[in-house]
Amino acid sequence: MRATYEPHAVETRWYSVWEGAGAFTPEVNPDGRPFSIVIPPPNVTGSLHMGHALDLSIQDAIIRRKRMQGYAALWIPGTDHAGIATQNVVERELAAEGLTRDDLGREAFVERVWAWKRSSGSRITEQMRTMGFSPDWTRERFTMDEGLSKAVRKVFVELYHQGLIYRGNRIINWCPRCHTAISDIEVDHEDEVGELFYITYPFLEGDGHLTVATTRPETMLGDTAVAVHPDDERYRDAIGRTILLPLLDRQIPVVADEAVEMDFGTGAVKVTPAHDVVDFEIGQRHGLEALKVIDTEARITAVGGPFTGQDRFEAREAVRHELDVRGYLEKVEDHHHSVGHCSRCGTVVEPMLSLQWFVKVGPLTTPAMAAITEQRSRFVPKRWENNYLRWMENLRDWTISRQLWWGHQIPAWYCDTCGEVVVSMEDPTECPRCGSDELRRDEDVLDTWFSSQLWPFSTMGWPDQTDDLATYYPTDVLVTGFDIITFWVSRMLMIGVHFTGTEPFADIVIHGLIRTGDGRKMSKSFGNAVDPLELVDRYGVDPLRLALLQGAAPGHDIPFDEQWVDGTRRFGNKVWNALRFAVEHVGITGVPVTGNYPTDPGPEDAWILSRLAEVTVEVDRLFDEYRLADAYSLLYNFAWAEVFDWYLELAKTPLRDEERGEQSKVTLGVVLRDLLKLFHPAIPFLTEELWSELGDGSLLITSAWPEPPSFEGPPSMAILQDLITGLRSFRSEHHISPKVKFDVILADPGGAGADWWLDQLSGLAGVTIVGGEPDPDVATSRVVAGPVQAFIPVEGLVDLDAERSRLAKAVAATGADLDRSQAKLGNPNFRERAPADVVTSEQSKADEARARLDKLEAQLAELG
RNA sequence: GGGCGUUUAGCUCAGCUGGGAGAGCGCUUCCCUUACAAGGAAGAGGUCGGCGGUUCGAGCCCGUCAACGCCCACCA
Repeated sequence: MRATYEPHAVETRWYSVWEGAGAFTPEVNPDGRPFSIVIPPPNVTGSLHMGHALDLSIQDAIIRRKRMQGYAALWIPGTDHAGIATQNVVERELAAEGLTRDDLGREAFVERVWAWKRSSGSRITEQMRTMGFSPDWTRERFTMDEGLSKAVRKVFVELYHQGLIYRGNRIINWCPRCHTAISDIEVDHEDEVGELFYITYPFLEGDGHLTVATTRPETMLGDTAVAVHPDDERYRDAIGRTILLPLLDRQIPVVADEAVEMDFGTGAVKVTPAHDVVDFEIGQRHGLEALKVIDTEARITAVGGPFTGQDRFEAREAVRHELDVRGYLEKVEDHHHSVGHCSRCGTVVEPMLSLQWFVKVGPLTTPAMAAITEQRSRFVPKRWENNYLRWMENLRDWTISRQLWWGHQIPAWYCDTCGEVVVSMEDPTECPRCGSDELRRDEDVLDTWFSSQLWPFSTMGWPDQTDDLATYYPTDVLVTGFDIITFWVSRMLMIGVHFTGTEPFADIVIHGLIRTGDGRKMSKSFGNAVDPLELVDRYGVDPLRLALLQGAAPGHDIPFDEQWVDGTRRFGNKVWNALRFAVEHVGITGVPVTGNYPTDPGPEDAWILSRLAEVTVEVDRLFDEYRLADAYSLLYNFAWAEVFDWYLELAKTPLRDEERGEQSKVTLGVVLRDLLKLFHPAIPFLTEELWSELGDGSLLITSAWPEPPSFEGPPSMAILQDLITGLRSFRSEHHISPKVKFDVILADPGGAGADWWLDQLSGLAGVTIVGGEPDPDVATSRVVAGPVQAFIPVEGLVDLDAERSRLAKAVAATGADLDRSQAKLGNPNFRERAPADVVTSEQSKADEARARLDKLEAQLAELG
């Protein structure tokens, strides 16, 4: 073995060994109960970022443990075709060649994207292999695979025939840069300081005017009414009158509508039905014309008269100027409001009346909400359930058509002869109504999330009734970030319940976002994103994975700091050296992969075995609650503080003893083996490598999860540890060199000091234990642990003044303890109302403090 | 405008159903002791955000205020 842990040296060879052994397929445990997870499919254009690294480290830890527990554990990997994102990537490539997608035409362009996918689309899956993740690659899927496309088509066709998908003219969010409609949740609202314009709208006949307030004066070019609230006394007489729209001289009515807020602005609002949701609804109620005044390029249409052809922001300034010059602009105020931006490219979205396809979500939300309220699916942490439910309650219909080329083309055909719309599983060749063969297919593709929402079952072969579907669906747990609860989780629940009759997953584990050490959001555009692969280069895969898992407190964002990885790398080195000690210096090899717990362990061995059993139970509990950060923090501390710092030192004595050594060898072997197993889901490479040095040749990845039997450690262990620590502390405070052994006389009324115990005490504390009673004529100090006192003759060993002050501090502290206990016990209410066992334990605390105080005071008196 | 979360050691966070505050990192001192100096040993450091309440007893339960963060939202 190398003298130090070098992550890269151990992270190169195991992956192919595991994959070669078929360890990632559930068939490795043919008799196991099924357990399944589907990966949240990353964008095929993506490269692995810290969020993926965290998300996948959690899933890999879960799946590896389940595999070790004997489950037929399936983790399905794959990627998402990511409509807009991927199309943008390829279009940028084309732009570099001076081409646009129109130059190629649809068919050639789509073929070009496929070519890109074939050549570059496996980047992220390669990175997943580097990270050691263990999904079943034989079941890898892509959202545009043939099978998944069939699932998409079936869902679309059935929803259409159920009336849950419809095509209609509605206000949608339009991105003028991406040239497509986007759904509500693809719009990011950002608070901005804009301007509120107060504009005079004169009545056509007679004097007077109304003043309307708007943040978007350019949209007045599309106004077809002014609305006021029916109860608004100020405008009672205006209702029904006609306004002459400034600049265009269009005649528009004043209508009364309850959607108007009397308190905002002037209480009179201009109505632009084609470019605002509320205005559209007002327009519907009052039969107003919806004039499209902004086109798909965000330019003013012919409706805008003299402003035609101007960009919307240009037009805003031009309209403002014109209004001002002509005396229609009363005033302009600063105004804080939120503005919608395309989440993909940041462009300000344009609300626009447009003919699009929608999913009618209302009927789907009820069962999807029941899935949560009736706890057939559970969010972890629980508080996300409220978030989800509230969001579902207010859900509006989902715009699913996209004016893109890359994606699942909508299976709808239009008959130009008779106007029939055909939506079917098979491509139609003629119109079923009029027989015309002049059918035109809808040009649009579906929102990427339309196919992702089918992922838990489409990856398993649905709609075909496959074995995988029967065995592994529904899945057991979904692990993802809260940022895609709305995009993905909620939709999987809706569509999963609707089409399969069951919730697609039982537990939904939500983790936080990775942030930078100072709490800022990590993002490429800020230039503060940490590349996990770069950290892997510098520290190794396992250290990164363990750092992420330990940092991922459930439900909190993770302020990631590179120092964490440095810490876990040092831990790896510690584990490495502990194993090296066992193998090279103690000669422990050939440890069986299971069992082999000692039959007659020595006291030190029994102690560490008892701790191992306790810790394993606790780790299992935490794991089952998805508290992986707590599980690995516990293991980390157990391994370092108890196994390495205490047990390894304690074991050195019996290991040198021919008679006792055998049991300690066995103990050390199984404790280290079980530690490797417990850590394997988090740090698979290091543990597999070390196991190959220690164990019997089988692979750790397919070995059984540890279930150590319970042992009982000696009660005197705690006293021993306290005494050793006390004596070391005494040594440190008096600056006694570690090389100096000093004498200790023990008063041990309880008889804790068996031979092994005395050996350990003298060895680990560096003292010589002298028999007999302390000589009353010699000044001594004491270190006390429970019932045992260690008397230390201090002549010539320590500075007496320093010892007096040390004792005085101890007396003060113990005295304070005693006072607190006595005050409590002196309170009659406490004695009467507190449970008996609490009172008893308080009493014994007081007694102990009293005894300790007596000893300390006596000793202080002796020193004079 | 509505909702949620957070506030504990210098930093990042644990603290389960209320019964004498913990970890990691950082810091101080000593030590190259034959697994490991990428280490060991011993330490310092906290009126648990403020105020009020419930209770024999509150970091934990209730109320309120404050600061910070996040999500949602059709007041133009």
